[in-house]
Amino acid sequence: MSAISFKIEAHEGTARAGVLTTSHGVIHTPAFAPVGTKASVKGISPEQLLSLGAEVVLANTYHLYLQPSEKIVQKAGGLGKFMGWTGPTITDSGGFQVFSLGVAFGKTISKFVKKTIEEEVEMKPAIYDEDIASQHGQLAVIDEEGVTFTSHLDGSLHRFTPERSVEIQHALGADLFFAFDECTSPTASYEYQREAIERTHRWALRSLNAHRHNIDANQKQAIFGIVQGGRHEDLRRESAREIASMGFDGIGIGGSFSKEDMRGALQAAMSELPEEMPKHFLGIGEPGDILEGIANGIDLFDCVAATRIGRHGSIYTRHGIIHLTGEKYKNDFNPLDSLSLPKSDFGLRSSDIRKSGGLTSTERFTLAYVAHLIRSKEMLGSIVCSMHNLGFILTLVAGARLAIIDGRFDEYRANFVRDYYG
RNA sequence: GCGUCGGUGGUAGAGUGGUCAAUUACAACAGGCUGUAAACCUGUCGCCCAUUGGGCUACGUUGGUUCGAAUCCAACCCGGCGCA
Repeated sequence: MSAISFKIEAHEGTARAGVLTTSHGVIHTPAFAPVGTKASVKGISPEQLLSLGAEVVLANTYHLYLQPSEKIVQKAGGLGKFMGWTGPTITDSGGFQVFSLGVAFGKTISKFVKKTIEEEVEMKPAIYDEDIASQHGQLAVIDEEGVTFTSHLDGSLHRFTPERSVEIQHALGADLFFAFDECTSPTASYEYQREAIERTHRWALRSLNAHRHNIDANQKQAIFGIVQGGRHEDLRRESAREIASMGFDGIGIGGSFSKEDMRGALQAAMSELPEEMPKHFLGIGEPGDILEGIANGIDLFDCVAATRIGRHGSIYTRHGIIHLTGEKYKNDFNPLDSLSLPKSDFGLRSSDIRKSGGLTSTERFTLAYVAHLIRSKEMLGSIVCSMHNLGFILTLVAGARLAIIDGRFDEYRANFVRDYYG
């Protein structure tokens, strides 16, 4: 008996619309989960998230473990209660930090890279060694059993294993959480990618076993396994088959990509996954990438981009991203909502608007005003832009859902992409 | 009026004979950000060509010393402070 249930309601090609039911409420899929890494979607209150149409929030194991510690979140009654969010919650396992604090630390590599360059990746030391870690300029070092971290907050040493990650995630108490994985660099060699997925598979099994041994958590929380494999389609297929066969409640598609490799890797993984399982595309994404994911059967997304670029003064518009720090916005007195997605054009009926990006009062601010807020580093500027961007993505995804139900998703996507990237 | 300290690029403020078109910060301009080391980071920032590079004009003004001056000297202009 799984802690969640997933029902697919409509199909259009490989795209589908469904309902994911958790003990904290339902998620209408495809859905986008705003990221609140440290139990806070930066600058946005739970009420505001609801008003924007969010149904689920994702937080991070590594960050909450370091601060304030999973014990405090547990005492508060779990992640949702702690942060004042009554809806469904998700936690990531800390697997992404293996990457971002590991091989990617101090480099230009992130979730996405400009282009894929093959380069030799040195084998990681089997035992954590501070000198070796600092030589590599890393805060995380991997071995077979797990990962040793240096806290980015105070430099203290910590260790995650699959069992420990699951234990922490049980304490955090999200409705849905992920197995501990290794997110690899796209610059890693094929040999390393293979070694890494095999390790990720062993960690997945260990994560699942740790979960199965906690009867209480089993009834309340669902666990998703993560498919890796870099940009190599054979590794992606192999990883998908392996992870799908283990008995997880759902699947996450992980990894760091270059733009041109994402689609192939995604499709390779999706081709091997059972239709009935809910699937989460981890860390995605930009509007076009989300639509690509939806077209290929992804049900859940999460991404920091909306809030991060918003906080830094960039906003989504129907015709692409604009930077409000640009000189031309100093004298632009059009309202921010003139750049929002028009709800009706995106298939949203008035009955849908409440849960899919209803117009908030901040949307009536002029661009000149918001640009001034950003320039003068007023926190309201970051908040308004973050809200605008979350509203934009949530509306886009809600519109996609309705389009699938109506059987016009292809057209919906084509229209959006034409305007946004054209 | 006398004395004294000071006048540097959009701003603040380093530099006190060559390595200075001038540290740094801020501002400005442009860009980046995809399971948040991120209210952050990068680039440009006197003018004109150029690919490395080169030319020109600049540190209050004018003149001088010197192979060479933002830096030393003189006069003048302007500002702060003190004394009359």
